[in-house]
Amino acid sequence: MGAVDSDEYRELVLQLVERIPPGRVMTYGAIAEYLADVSGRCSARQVGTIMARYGAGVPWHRVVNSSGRVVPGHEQRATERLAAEGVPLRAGRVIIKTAAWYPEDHTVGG
DNA sequence: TGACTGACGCCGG
DNA sequence: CCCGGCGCCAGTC
Repeated sequence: MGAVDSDEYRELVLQLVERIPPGRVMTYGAIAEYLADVSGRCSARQVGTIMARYGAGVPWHRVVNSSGRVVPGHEQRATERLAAEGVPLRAGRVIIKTAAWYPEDHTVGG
């Protein structure tokens, strides 16, 4: 499949975030990069916007920026949950090199 | 149309 | 490590 509609792209993002296993995290950029492979698009900003608007129903706390910063406006919440899952933290930030996760499949449906 | 706005990312100071 | 600037893209005014 090539390009997707915004609505579908939104679903792809949410579905991928749901697949992030506990104790692991993904960056906005990594999500965009992965989806670029399956949908032909790439934009960390778009991922951030989608998470801000529709991320309430998924493990949003497992999504952080490339610096390991947790979701702004929910630092307490996110850090709390991440710590409970065993995500390595350093000064309130996620240690990406250790906690970063990336899907091994090349399909999303499943 | 064109300007403004973000749950981003990389670089330089 | 923090801050500012620029590029990026889709949505909104």
